[in-house]
Amino acid sequence: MPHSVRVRFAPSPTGYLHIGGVRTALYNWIFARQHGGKVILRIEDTDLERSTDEAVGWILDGLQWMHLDYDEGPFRQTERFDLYNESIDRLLAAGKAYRCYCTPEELEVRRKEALLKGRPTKYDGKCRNLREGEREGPFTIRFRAPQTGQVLVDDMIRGTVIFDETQMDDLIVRRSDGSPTYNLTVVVDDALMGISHVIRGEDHLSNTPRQIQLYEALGFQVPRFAHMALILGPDREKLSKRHGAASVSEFRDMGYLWEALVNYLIRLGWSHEDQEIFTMEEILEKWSLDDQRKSPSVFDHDKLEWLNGQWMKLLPAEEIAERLLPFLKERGVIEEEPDRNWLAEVVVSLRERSLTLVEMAEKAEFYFRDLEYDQEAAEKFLTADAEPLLERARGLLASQDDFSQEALHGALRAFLEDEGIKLKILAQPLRVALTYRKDSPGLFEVMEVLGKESTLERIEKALEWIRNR
RNA sequence: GUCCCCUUCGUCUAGUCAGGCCCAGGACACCAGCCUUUCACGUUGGCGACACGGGUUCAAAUCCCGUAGGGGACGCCA
Repeated sequence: MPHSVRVRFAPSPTGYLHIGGVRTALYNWIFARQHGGKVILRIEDTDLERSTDEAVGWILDGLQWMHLDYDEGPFRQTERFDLYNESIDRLLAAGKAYRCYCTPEELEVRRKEALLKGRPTKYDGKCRNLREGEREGPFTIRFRAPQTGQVLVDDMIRGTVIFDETQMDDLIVRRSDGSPTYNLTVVVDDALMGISHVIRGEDHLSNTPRQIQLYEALGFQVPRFAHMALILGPDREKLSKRHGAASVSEFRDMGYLWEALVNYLIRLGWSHEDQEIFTMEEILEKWSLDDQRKSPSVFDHDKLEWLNGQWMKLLPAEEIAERLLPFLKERGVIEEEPDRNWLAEVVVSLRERSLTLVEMAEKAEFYFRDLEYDQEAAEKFLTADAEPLLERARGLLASQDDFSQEALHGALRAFLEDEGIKLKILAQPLRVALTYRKDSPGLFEVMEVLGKESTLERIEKALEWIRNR
């Protein structure tokens, strides 16, 4: 049976793109790419109250930023109501579904009662065997769920999971307003779109037996399922907004690289030897759904940050420079486009000490404009004692033609040796003069990137400051 | 409450299917040393876990039984 692999990502556009959502998308995408299959994007917007076009935009942006493309779609379920209705009518005609006149209020009362008495909270079947015209009013359509056997879910991650049909509920498949509901639309779409593998979060595991019943009632072929363990917050509950950042856009805005996020996400529940850093190519080569752990994992910001720091050093400086640009603009550090080659030099000097693009943009600020001296740094290092030394260093630098860091290092070293002074003594005042801070990239690097003119200007300015203090 | 899933350092994980190589390995975080012009990076070392209780076995993190804990689902949401 050489059927092709077809997977789907099926978010509902009711809010931001959750980090768990992109992980699902990521797994599906990798699985498809590994098997030469297709990725279908389907927007599950049957909840007319909560779905918004804005949220659709966020989803599309998020996927694009994560470099997860798709082959078909996006399809919208609201444009496919005819298909769902046809299936519902088929169920009705076959006696596999029936009208239910129970109101939400009635159901709520009975549900609470069942909960109180410790009984399963499923529908009690009141309208299951109604005679024609026995009840009146608005009605929903319920699926007549088989009640006597078992449903086996053959899950690629969790093995075979058995559910008793006595536990199965008569699901509502059509609301009283005529719109179809989730469990029906998923089944119809997955079947009609030829989805071969359904890879989704574990929160859907208990829906799976109901969906299998529907597949069978409709005569559809049941796809393979894989339910991945959820991502938890520090309190071990499903990760959500109240745990802090939970949407892709937030991570993007915090200055994370998509490569790092992908890398982090793939290491949740999976590993390969002692390797921590994975490129997408390596992931495609090494990752397998079969190795996926069953237990949920807690989201660890510290580790993501560390990984991001690694990726900051791994990617070409020109690439980082490109991605740094919006953060520099956002901070108001630059208005015009800086020279790319020069920006790349800035990046090289900062990448060892920046975990995120935001941090890098902050640290880069002194390269672009004059700043106030860090108060503590100025008090400690821009002192009367330091003035003569700084003055002589300025003279030396002024006569220096080669401003490469190697040349600068050599020249300054020789000078200090003559004077019998340790580099340490000059370095800090000079650092504060050039960067306005007490911590910075290496001095000689800074001077090279800054260039002769700015370097001398800044030392001049610092000397003036000392004289005026 | 009912059903289902899960359980190795604080966290992510290796080892569990094929018991001995594991008085449990790696990574993040934390602490200390080294490197060093600052901050970092890097590097070396330290701290730190088989949820618990029974069994089976010469031998159990690994197999069996039980208990406890955590999570998810129970909607005219998806």
